[in-house]
Amino acid sequence: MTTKKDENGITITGGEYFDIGQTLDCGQTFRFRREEDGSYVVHSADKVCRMRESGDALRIDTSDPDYFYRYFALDEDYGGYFARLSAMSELKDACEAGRGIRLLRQDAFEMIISFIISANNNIPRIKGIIERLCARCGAPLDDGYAFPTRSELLGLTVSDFTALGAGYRDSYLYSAVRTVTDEFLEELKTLSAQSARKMLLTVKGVGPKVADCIVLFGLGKRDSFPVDTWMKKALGSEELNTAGKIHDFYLRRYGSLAGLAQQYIYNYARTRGQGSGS
DNA sequence: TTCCAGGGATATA
DNA sequence: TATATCCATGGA
Repeated sequence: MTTKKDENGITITGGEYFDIGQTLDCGQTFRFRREEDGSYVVHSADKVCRMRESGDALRIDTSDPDYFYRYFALDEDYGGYFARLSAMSELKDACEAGRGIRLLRQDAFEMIISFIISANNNIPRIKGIIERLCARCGAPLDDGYAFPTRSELLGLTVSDFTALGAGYRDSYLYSAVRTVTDEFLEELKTLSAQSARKMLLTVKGVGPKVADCIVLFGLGKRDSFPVDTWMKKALGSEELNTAGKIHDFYLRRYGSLAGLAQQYIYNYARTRGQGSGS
């Protein structure tokens, strides 16, 4: 894969291990939309880009190419990761089905708020709540809105979160906005995956699964293995009969590639029987 | 009508 | 430490 940065974006060729749809649609981000012409608009924090596939090339238009170069992890060798994981027989099918998935490097604060909303919820509804939250108090961009900053969210009451459709997570969000200070975030970013997980568990509304997602998608630590209902369905067994046991077993098994393995498995479990492979 | 969704907080033993 | 119950909401 070759990438060329210019003033107005990035051009990628030979992106066998970069499928826009697979990468955006596997539940790690909720702020994107697919246009009728097949292009995508992606938001992250206060940034926005537009993406389009044309022939063998993939073009990302944005006023901040450096941000999205990092966001899509374009310096990482996903072919190498893929080779290591698909060599494990139990992962082969899931890898092939999710060949174009990349783990995004997203904003930590946005991930904390977003994944608190995600708990016991479904993706379409999560997207709606986040969209309304951004429209309510995020800065307007030339296309859509920025994700709200902490100080913007400090202006919301519990019932404001309720009105946005957050359900019983309203009070979790209200509390989390007050717990996750700039100092909290700064310290969080210096920690290992395991220590960061522990620190995140002190935030109201953040349990083991949500903490794992924040560590994986928001802190860029790939030795993390979120276990949700889909993962339980895919990996549960007589012995591994709780989320905690599944988490511990597979985190150890896949080590530094656990997060990517998890995405392959999650994608495979969710899309199986729907013919959405490459 | 009931079940389910990228679960977590709380009470109880 | 481990398990049971409750929690808003909307689509299937």
